[in-house]
Amino acid sequence: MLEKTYQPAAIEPRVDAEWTKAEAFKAGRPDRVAANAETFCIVIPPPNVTGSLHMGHALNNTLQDVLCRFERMRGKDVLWQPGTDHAGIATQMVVERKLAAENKTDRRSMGREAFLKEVWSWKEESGGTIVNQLKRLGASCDWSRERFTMDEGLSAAVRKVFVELYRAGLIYKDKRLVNWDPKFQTAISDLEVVQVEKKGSFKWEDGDPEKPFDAAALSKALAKDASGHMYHFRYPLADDPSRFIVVATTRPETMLGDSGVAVHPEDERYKDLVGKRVRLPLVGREIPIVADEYSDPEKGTGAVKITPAHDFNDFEVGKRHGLEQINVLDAHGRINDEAPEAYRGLDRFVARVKIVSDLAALGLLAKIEPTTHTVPHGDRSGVAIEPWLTDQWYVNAAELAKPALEAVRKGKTKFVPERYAADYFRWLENIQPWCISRQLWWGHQIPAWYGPDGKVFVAHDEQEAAKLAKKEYGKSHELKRDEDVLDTWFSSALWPFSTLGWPEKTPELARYYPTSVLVTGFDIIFFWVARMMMMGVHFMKDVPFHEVYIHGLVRDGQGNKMSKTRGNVIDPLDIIDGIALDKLVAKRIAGLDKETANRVEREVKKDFPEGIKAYGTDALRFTMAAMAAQGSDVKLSIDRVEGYRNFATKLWNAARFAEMNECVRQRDYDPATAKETVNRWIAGETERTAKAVTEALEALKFNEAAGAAYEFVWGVFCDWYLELIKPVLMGDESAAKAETRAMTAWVLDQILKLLHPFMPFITEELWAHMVEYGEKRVNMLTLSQWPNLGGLQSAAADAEIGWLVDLVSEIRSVRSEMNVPAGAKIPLALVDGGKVLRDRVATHEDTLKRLARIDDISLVKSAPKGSAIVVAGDTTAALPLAGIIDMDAERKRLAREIEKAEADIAKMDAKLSNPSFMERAKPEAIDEAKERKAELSGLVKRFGAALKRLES
RNA sequence: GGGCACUUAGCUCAGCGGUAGAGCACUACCUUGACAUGGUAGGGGUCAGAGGUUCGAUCCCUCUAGUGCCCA
Repeated sequence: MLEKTYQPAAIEPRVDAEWTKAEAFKAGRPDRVAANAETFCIVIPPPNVTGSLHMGHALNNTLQDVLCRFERMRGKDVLWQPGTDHAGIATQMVVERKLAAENKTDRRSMGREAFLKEVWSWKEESGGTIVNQLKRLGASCDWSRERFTMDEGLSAAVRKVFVELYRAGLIYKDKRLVNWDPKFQTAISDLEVVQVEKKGSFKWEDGDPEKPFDAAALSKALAKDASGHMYHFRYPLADDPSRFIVVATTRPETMLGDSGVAVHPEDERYKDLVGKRVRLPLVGREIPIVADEYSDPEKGTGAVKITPAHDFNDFEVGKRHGLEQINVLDAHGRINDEAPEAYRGLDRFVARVKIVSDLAALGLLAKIEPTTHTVPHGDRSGVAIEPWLTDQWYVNAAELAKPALEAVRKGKTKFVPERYAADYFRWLENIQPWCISRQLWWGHQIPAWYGPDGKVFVAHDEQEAAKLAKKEYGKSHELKRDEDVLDTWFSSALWPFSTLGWPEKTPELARYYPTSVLVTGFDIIFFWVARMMMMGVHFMKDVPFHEVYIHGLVRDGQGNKMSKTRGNVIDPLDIIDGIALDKLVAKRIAGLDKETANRVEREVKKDFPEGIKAYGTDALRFTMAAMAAQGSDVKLSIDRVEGYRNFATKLWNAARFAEMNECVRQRDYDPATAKETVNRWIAGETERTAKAVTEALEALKFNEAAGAAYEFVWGVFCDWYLELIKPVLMGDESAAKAETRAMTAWVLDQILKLLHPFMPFITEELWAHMVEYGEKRVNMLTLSQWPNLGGLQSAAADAEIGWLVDLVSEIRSVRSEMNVPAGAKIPLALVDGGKVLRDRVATHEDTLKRLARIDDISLVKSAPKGSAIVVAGDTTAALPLAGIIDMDAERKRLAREIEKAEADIAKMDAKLSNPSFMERAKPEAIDEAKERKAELSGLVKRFGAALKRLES
């Protein structure tokens, strides 16, 4: 017998162990291969190996798992390919911090090889965290095929891709401006840069004797935030130091690297200055004034300083006019030796203040005004990035983008929701060269070797490079390998085929590529989806996936983004396992400053006075699925999770009821053979639900699928079917009872199947348990067959049960309204019915009595005096309650009902008497209006008669 | 500045060219032999505003206001 209450913590580990033992999620199961099953493949968006599970993962993986379990039950050979990525910067940081904490030598002192050893040992020890957490979610990945972007096979794929793209001219080395992260001392790609809006407050203008320039005040203002100001400098003309051209900049320190001043060619103010030179203050270099349309006459003074080595726009201007590229910063963002001695070694922001002050002292500072502008920051380091001139490796993404764009245009890959394709197009159509080299140690080291003269040899390995070098030089030379590694996303871009074994020609590759659907968030379309498309189409000559399902963000119950500093992060595992208030507080305030910590603590205590209860994995998963409407974010509130935990409890208790009533599975039971109306009805309802869930999942409408299953289980099966059959189950042994037991067991089986993708643990547990006394199962639920039902619907049964449900509901409603005590049993008189009514009453007498709390049913010609009147469909029923109920209240109620119905009739009449409606409306709309009117008229007639009787 | 969404019950959200729905919250009643993590009944919405298309608009179109996201 099932336990009295549903205890997720007790069943989840057990069920998980069963799946593992059965190797239920292994791809290529012999039975499926033998049956020539269609394949279904999803590659997991590889979580960062340093990561731990957050709500985004919970949503993302729940949806993938729903699809995988659904398709597996539909008989497909499913491969859900798991793995993690090596997360270059993040991992290197974690390990460096760990070394520092353990007081070990730092990365540079221990050297590359020793450091990498440390990283690998960290990975062995801590890299499995997130994988284990995904297992707790019930993710039905084929864990035997878990991959890692740095493992041997994937590294081979990376090398091959690099070499081939290089040889095809699609990867090249170039000296360009990159986004340089001075904190990590590496280049990063455009996508890893976030624009942060800055707004200053410091204001100063030359010429006011009352307000001399105050370097200390500026220094203080900039210490808070170095950005947010526009500085106007006077650059003296070289041949006439009494004349100036005023330039405006938000980055004063870069003036040390200025190699020109640009004005708009049409700008009258400066026409005579074009071609002249200015003498760069503090530096003394003479630089030209050039005419270039980049300069906006409307903005600032209309003259801009040009620093080709430190600004992307200036770089282009410089190229057009042959201006010098003067790099004045080092890798840490300090002023280098190209600059005058006074500034060398100063941090860029320290230099900023000094340069402004020095210019002020020279009378060359015209003004400082607060401005609002965006400043690029590294998304991981959080520091302002520097456009910096270095040698880096690039992918010619524009070229690879062409076929990738074509594939989506032709519909070979579809985005769901469709509108995300627009983002994909927009980005790929304007794509810049992709900078793939990173100045890190952790990652795929670039397979390029340099000869003594600096000539580069790109090869799969050192031997091949040596061979190439020998051919080039005529003899062997020692080669030096490029120190840099590749962007992590470079290896992630290969994920859909590298995980399947490419570049080897594996059977998996042939069998599962292209994959079926990719499930991911919109923030990753550029980073990952577009790049997988490019690489997949180029190397596999086919798209990596047929569909891309883009889901939203998980937010808190109020719609705020979950963030550490906001203190509103909910750990999925805390919803599953529960967490006490003090622990929750501790978790949320860890690492916060005192003020924020206090605020967060107050909020947590208010929102979760008792911590979070343990709701179990199934409730969390169902919540995710039920709330994952296409194109919208998931606002996760604990109330909602609790509601779905209650749903799981409901299911549990329904199963318990079935078990108590010996509703056991019959071998090969065919629901089409059911004789009892109620059983034919529930079989039809089951079929309808199975179809609705199936169609919704096929269309990736997770919320609709979950909603259809929920409504059926609770609103139809529990609320009505189980209640309707109680009299039969309580009655004597009979054919009807046997049939009802078999049907109940059968419906419950269908329910377990339909819910399994959403709630795998409780359903698998009940599946195993429900046959304690019945036919043994052939398979675990997860490997059983998805309901594929047909021919079970019966219009007659639907009508009859519909009538019963209506009648019961109406009687209950009137009872409640007339304040008949809930426990009181009252008589029921059915008015003026024909044979159909008599038959129905005979069939459902017990049920009717039980559900409507009726003690006697009679058939009468007309309603007894002093009755309350109930109308359900064609049936008029009277509750003879003279003396019990307030006749005045009944009169009012009837009048109200009539009024309501008449208002609706008027609406229908308005339609039906409108010639345009009759002429142009769809026939169904006209029929509907007519039917509705007839129905309402019947209601009015019967209530009217009842009212008359009361009044007489 | 450009683009894309969104605005529906107290809250969080579905939905849809023709009787406005769910969960939670709320009110009343009910410990009836699956379930109080429950049952029964109920209250609550000029579907952001203004125009237009249509026989008919919460739904389609335009504009306005507000909100969010992406890009520059």
